Amino acid sequence: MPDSRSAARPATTAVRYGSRPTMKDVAARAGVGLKTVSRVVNGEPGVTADTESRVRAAIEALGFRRNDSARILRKGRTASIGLVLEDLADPFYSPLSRAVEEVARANGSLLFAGSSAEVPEREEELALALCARRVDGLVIVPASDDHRYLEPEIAAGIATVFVDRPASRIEADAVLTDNAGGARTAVAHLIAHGHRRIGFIGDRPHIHTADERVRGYREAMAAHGLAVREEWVSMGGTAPERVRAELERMASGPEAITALFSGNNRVTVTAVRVLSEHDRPIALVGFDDFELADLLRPGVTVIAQDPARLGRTAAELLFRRLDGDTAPPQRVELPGRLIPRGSGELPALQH
Amino acid sequence: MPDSRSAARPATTAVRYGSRPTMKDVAARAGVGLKTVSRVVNGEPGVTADTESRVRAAIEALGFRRNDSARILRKGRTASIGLVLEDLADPFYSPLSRAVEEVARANGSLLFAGSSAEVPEREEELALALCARRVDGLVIVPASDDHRYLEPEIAAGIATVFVDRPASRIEADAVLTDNAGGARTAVAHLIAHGHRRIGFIGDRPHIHTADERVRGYREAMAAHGLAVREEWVSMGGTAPERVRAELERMASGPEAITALFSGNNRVTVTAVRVLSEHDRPIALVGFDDFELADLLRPGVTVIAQDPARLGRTAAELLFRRLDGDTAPPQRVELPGRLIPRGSGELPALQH
DNA sequence: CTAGGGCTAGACAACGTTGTCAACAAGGGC
DNA sequence: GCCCTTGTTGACAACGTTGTCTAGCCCTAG
Repeated sequence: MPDSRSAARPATTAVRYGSRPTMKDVAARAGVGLKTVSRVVNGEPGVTADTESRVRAAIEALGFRRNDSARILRKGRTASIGLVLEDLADPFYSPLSRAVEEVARANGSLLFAGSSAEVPEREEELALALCARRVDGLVIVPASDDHRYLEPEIAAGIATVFVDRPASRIEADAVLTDNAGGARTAVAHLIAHGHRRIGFIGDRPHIHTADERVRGYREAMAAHGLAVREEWVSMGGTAPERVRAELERMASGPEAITALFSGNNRVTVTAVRVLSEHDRPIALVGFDDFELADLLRPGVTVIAQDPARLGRTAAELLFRRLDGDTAPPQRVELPGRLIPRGSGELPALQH
Repeated sequence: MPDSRSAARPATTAVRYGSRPTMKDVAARAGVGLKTVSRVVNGEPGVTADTESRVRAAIEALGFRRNDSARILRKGRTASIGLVLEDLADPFYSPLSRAVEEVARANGSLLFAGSSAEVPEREEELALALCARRVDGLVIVPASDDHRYLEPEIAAGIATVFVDRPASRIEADAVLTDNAGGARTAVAHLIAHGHRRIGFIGDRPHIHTADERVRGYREAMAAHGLAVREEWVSMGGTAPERVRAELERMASGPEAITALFSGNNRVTVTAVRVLSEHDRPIALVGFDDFELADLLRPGVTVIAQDPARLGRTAAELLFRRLDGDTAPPQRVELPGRLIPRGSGELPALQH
């Protein structure tokens, strides 16, 4: 049923298909002023019960819903935060996203989420698009190695917290796992089980987590007086073919490794696959836990991060900043935890 | 360095900390009109190279970035869509989210993402919050069983596509997997391997996918002339304790099942865990594929959905609607695919 | 020399909301 | 009976952008 009063109003407020009623329409229908509608909608005091019920009836009748775009423009705060991560579909980041979302929700914010696909330009594009939307804050898993592009945004008041990897070339909050420490623990564990020739396959160099983990690996080897042969160390993508080729190379020849420390989730999965086809058992410790790791035979020993906690911690820090915490940028490091399940406890089989 | 001209301007546009320069500021600095700045920012024609470079210099100097909130208010379209799903952290929905995001990106839109946690009120709250933000469209994995609350929003032009489960009590686009068909395939597969006593453990009743899968199970049993004993069928949550108890019950006694069809991902994982402790082998086919299913011994036979394709199809349909496709609501069904890996091919061991 | 056309540029209103402020009525104290 | 307080209400500007419309300029054709 078309609104019979629309003819009396200027053409611009006529009810068109696809256009929604505004507070003005509600006010006209209820026979009150615009501001009174605003008061009712926002639960502000100073409206009599009688007026309020008339307004509510009009809201109901017209199917009015406040336009938050306009509200945002007026109020300045958008009640939304942005999350930029590497890949929404990566099982490691799923709990992280969810944790960030929960904290946002608890703080009355909505979440914009996007994937950088590990492409620096895409991270920048996404982050700046979110800034243009005037999100209140950003949680970023960096893909870029230069975050100076964010300086004007941060100066303008967009709170920014980096997670999983630190920001580059700017000072900013970061919530990280102690990657080097976790790697040292992993390698020490293998050494304790008698291994001396331990390989490492990790993600591409210059990715902070990858660099830290290889650093921890080298430190642990050095701390135990073991030499690292460069053919035991491979940094590159996590593509299965690459990992397979590298592992097969390391596991053959007279100086074959007896144990592998795999630098992340996806490398570990491929390594498990390759090793399951291999005749001579090779011990394995992986960085990052994954579902069903305990069901494989042998179970896969891992250094577990807590991605949900990473996300929660980062988001909570973000909202503290939004609440006015102006302490200098801080770096929070969460520990990794060794979970022995069998694959890391295989003895060092000489040949 | 504070803008020296700010003193000459009214106090409301003075440069405050945390407030960003607007087109007005840029115009003043470049000595041009407001609209000219708008033209430059939006790449509209009708600006001389000289003027344009002055404007660009001012933009650069002030660190101006267009406020998209204002733009949205003015233009009506928000260039953003909302995604409401059950759980961002669920590995099944991760590729779906990512696919939706990719399509949104290809169409120049940003993505709001949120989890309903399978709570109907939360779905509604989230969806309506997104509507208040005037997202252009919504992709929803329903948790609610009454979507009439969306009627005014859809009438007002917010395109809505349901995915994984259909909408309830309204007509709307939906992109689904052929759950009943997949279930029939799974059960027929077990029957073909000699099983007669086949159990089913699924998610809570009234969840569409759960209902469809149990329906397919019953149909396949009936089609092969097999009776279904009600103690072989269990619908309820996916909580590991529940699944464990039900499965242990079904697998014991004189009428113990020889095969299980598990109704989803999480049930399957628990079932694998329980069966691995079990002495007598029980065949297993699970609905939903999962990473590493092939690495377990035996490999887990599954009916694989393609969550990325579900997401992509839904998002593409959404953007077709946004582009003006006004065909009646349609339901797209994607097939499930049987992947035999061993666990479903175990023979029916009588005792 | 002038009319007209093409181009650049800016003034102004509008998007839908919220904050400020003033108007007005009712009630109470003197 | 008057002033002041309290409470309810609405007019108006402002948020930062874009669409419309018009003014002014230079150039060319008649």
